[in-house]
Amino acid sequence: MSDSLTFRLLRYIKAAAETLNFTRAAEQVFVAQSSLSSQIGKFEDTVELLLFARLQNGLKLTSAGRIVASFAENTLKEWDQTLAMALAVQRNEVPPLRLGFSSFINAKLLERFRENYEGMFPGCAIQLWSGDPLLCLQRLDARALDCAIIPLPVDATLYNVQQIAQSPLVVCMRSDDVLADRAQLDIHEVAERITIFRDPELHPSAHTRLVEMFKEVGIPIHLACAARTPSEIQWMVKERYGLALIDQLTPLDPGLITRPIAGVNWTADTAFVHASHMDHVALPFIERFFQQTWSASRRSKRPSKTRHPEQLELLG
Amino acid sequence: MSDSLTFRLLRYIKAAAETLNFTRAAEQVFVAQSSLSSQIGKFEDTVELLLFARLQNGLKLTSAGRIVASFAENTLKEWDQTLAMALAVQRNEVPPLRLGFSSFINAKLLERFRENYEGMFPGCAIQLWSGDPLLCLQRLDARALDCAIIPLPVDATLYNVQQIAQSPLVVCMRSDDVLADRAQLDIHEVAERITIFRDPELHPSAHTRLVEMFKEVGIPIHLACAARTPSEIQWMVKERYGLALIDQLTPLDPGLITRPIAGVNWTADTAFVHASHMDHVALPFIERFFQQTWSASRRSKRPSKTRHPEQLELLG
DNA sequence: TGGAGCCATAGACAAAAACTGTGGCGAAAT
DNA sequence: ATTTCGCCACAGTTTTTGTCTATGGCTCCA
Repeated sequence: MSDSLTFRLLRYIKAAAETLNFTRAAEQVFVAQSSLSSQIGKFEDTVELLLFARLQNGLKLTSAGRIVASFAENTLKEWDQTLAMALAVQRNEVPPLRLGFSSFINAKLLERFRENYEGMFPGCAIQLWSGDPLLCLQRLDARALDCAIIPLPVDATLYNVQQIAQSPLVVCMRSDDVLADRAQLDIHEVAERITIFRDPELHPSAHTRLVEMFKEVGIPIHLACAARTPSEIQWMVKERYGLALIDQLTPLDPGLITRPIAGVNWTADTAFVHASHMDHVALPFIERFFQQTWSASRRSKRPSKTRHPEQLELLG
Repeated sequence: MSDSLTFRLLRYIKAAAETLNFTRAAEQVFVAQSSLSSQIGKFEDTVELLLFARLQNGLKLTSAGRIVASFAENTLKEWDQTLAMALAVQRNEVPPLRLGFSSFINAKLLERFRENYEGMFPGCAIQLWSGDPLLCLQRLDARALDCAIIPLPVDATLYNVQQIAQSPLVVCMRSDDVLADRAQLDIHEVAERITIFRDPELHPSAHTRLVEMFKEVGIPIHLACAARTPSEIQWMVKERYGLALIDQLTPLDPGLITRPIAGVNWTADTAFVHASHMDHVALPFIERFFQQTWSASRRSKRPSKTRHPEQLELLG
């Protein structure tokens, strides 16, 4: 049963597991040694679980104790976060979530995120900060943003990165292009016509990766036009400056079409990113939310190979 | 502070949040209405948090209350799982984890899994059941297995599926092959020589996907040799029956080499799978473990594009 | 207007947890 | 060998907390 368990007791267990010394653990939680001792003892009796082996040379965590202690630590941490968030929500003191995003991510992702955030924390504002990925990361560093949704790759040693979407890259062309009647294209036949790219300085590491991807298929990248927004890219395509690689899910201007590329499996990956300081009260929740929904969406939709990002759902 | 919070109280809150009626909630947890009422009231006072709005037409969860209630539900569930596991561990009654695996997955994955499992639950046995993916799934259905590590794709509507590894597919050839001096191959120049495949009936859906992948690059698949194990595949290659696609991380027999394929990004994906009944006490923990390590491994190693599966680590 | 349903409060009682003090036991020191 | 110290367990007492019954107020509905 879940009774006979107190959060106070969890703190006792945590302290005892850390110090392996009831006396010092008792000091740490500001009670008499006998209290802590007897509480843990009584708990062990009632659930018939030996957490600590009392040996001649001191205490030792049993295997069961390790399991329970890690539960204790976890739960206490989560409760702190929960209480902080609940208080902030109640007092209407949740700071606006300053969310950076690149214009190259799928707008539906943002929409979904907004809905879910609103559902979880009604009345809590989101401040949207458009900006290219590099700028987003710099702002995260400067604590001018709490988190961001941007295309991968992102250096995961410097930020907390969580992939939240993936969709194929396709070739964007005019609907009167000579290749328009082809259902799909070979990368070799279109590669040299792909000349429109995101401005490399908007996301240097993504561009580097793109260069690598082209190198892997044995084609040097030919950057002739650098665009700073998806609509600029489409405009350039329409104006016959060349072809472009875009996320399959990008809404298309009239007069443009996309064609998949046979023989490659290039994808546009999107991630939720935040700095490790975890400034915003809601971040732990958002993080858990994405962890769960991300695996949940895989779970509910894997049979068909292409994963669509609009699969995020609110989880209880 | 975390005091003033009891697991008993969590059950009260959960019941009240579910019924939105203190009287019925009290019945549900077998206490007098006044107890539940005053406990929740006192808690609200001490943490200065209003969980329930007492309106004329009944109770309503506040936003803060929703947050706390979902924490309560979660935590109670996790505690049940934790207690069950700790008890089982202590009594040495953890049933052996019957783990199915395909011989086509990377052995290091199993090794790591074993280490981590042993680390978390010392002395708890793992029973390995080699078997092709289809057999594993059938055994999951029949409850003859608790879980399995097998190649994707797996129908995620029928099983809990969690991807745990991904690595590129490469072409396996003799080291004296005419293509051996090439650093990488174009899929079109080798496709017709790739004639050695896993026996389709070992994993029908994977084979179907392979057929699709070939179709996408405009090449009909040419299955001439069906192997049931990776070593059979390598033996066939050595005996000049053709080339084969294998996981980049497969250990190679002497005399064989592998070459990456330019122009495609085919991967071998591996997943942890279990049926939804969740029979084994350890499954919730393993699931959380993979959730965390999977995102953790992404986190610690994203810069280079190829993800290696040997990144699983034990998390506190 | 009376009854039913719901929640809050008060007072009595029971249970649980805290504290102080003490004793035992092994390890290190004399 | 004996003392001392650190650590844990146990006993007795006090304080705190939780639960129960009983009751009162409020709203809704017949």
